[in-house]
Amino acid sequence: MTITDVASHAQVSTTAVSKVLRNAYGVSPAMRDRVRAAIDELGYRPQAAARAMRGRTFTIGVLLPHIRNPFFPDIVDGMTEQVADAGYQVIMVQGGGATPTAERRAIEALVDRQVDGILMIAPLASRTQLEEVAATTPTVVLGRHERSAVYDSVLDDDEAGTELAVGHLIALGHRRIAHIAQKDGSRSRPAALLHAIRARTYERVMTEHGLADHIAVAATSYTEEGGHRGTRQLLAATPRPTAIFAGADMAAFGALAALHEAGLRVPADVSVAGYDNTSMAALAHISLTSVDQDGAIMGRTAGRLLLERVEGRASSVRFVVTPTLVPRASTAPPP
Amino acid sequence: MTITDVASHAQVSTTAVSKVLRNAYGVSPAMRDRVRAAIDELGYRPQAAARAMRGRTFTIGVLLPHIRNPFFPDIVDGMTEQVADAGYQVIMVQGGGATPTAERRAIEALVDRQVDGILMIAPLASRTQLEEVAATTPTVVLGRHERSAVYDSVLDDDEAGTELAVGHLIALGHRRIAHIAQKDGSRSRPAALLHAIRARTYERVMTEHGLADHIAVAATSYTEEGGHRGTRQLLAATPRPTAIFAGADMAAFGALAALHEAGLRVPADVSVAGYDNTSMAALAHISLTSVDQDGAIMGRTAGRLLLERVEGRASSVRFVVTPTLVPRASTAPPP
DNA sequence: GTGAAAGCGCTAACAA
DNA sequence: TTGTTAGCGCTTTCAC
Repeated sequence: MTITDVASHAQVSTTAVSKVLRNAYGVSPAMRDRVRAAIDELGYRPQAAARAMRGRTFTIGVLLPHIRNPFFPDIVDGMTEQVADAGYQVIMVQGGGATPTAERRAIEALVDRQVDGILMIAPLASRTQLEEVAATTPTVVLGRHERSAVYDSVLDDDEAGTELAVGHLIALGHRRIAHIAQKDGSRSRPAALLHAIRARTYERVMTEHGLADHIAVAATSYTEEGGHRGTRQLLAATPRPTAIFAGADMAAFGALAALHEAGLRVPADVSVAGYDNTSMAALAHISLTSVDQDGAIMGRTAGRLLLERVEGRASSVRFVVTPTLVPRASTAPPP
Repeated sequence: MTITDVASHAQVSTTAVSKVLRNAYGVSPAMRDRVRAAIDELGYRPQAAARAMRGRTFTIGVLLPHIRNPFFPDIVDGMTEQVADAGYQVIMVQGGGATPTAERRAIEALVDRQVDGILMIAPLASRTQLEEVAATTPTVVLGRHERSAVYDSVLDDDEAGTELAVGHLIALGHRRIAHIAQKDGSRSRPAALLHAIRARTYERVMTEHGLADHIAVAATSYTEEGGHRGTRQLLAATPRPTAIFAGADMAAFGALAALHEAGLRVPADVSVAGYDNTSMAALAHISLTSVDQDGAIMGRTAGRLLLERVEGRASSVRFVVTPTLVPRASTAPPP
């Protein structure tokens, strides 16, 4: 079933069929109807590979660090909603967590498949690497703060979010507030990554409140396991912290588990705050104080920006969402 | 940067380069080294689209209902681990939950992109539709119980798992045990889907224990929202159930939230059991009794089966994993 | 508005 | 073992 079959069935040229498929300029309504009818009758579907050889693939690639974080679906769904109407299909690849090599392979896989646009969620690669990709493929980077003239940026104001969370704990009366951060495996160590911003802002806010001596960071990862491991490290200190600000809800969940194992009550003994306000955080049994950022809007915006770039926009755009604090039962005044 | 560039740089034919790329038979070691060197020097990467026109894409497509269920990553990671060494890239598409049209589009997207193999996780499509796809593309279906001569099946013994969960609740002394099921949007309603099996087995076990009068099923969906809504429905009955068996952990989480809102304690007033034993279930604050199925093994097996099919196997294979019960604090004797 | 024909980058017959 | 060459199914000039 090829474009030639459709053409001969409709008694027209392949050019005509191709134009109808792409809604291109220069087809009479009569021609269009005839071709459409033939397509439906034969159940024809264009092969993406053949299209890719000359034109578009109508595919948007999304690079995710992994699919374990319940915050990512919000972004992906927003993106899908935005581009589906334009006939684009979203495909996802996993970057493999905190190893830059696995991530590079995943990005290359998308480039090799000639996707029309790429959304990278919190990529670890160096800015140079990202710009190399963006030079050939329309790219939106989500969750990094540096400015680029080559790709678009969609991000949360992580400084504001961190100020909200840490400020909330300080306002409750906490002084020994520890932080669980993500250690990036890259040697280039892009300081613009959201987890670096959150960690830096935590230290700044602590210092501004005269709490520099109480700064304690466990650099593990934004995963449940990372939160668990990080909390065990933090609890080894004497005196132990009275509050933990985890850079992501997933890590906060791990922290809750570790605290429970250590026989500590939340929030009576230790307060815990997270970031992302995932649906799990709202569960009554968890009731995690968290910083909310609107993933759906971020995804939709990223989709719109990609479509604009596919259509030819060359200037670069930066879109920032403002986070809010959602206080719940996991935070309270210190014992 | 094309295969021609590499060929001329290495002073050989494009055929030679192509053979080296595919590790095909009939290249001398000297030739191979020379081509490899040229490839590295030029940073050449083959275009998937051009390969797809003639041969393989080295791509495995995974169809997921969505990426919100923490059980799916286990499967996908197992699959990735298995096929990565053979040079295959895993791409994921979302089927769009419970609507068969969105799912069909997602499957078509994979077929259009000429992936070498497809793993479908709990697809809603009719068996006929699946077999049409499988006729052209090597296919493994995960989570459906019917037998097919055209595609391979990987599944959990959902009957055994359900017997474990419901049996556990009965052994604790419960009689009014309700169930949260998934309502499939398809008209063809494939009775072989895992959620249908779990619901049917629940009814069978209840009947076998003389509890047919206490059968109560809320057919919503295997999501947090579905569990929440289903539980509200179930609590409307008088007398209300003393235990809820949710067909998936995600739904159980929604049930926990709804019970909390209704002022009921778990497990003092109502016991809750789930299915999948996701990492969230193990969290101390949740401590959800759940049925464990080994997602990593299922994923790895699916990967192996796909590679075998790509290599030419035509007979069909069926792989069943045996679930186990993980009792936790969310289940206890009735009040 | 419509169609003929070239060519995208690969792979696989086939020839040497 | 190596190279020549004919396509795969589309899109896109460029005539008409």
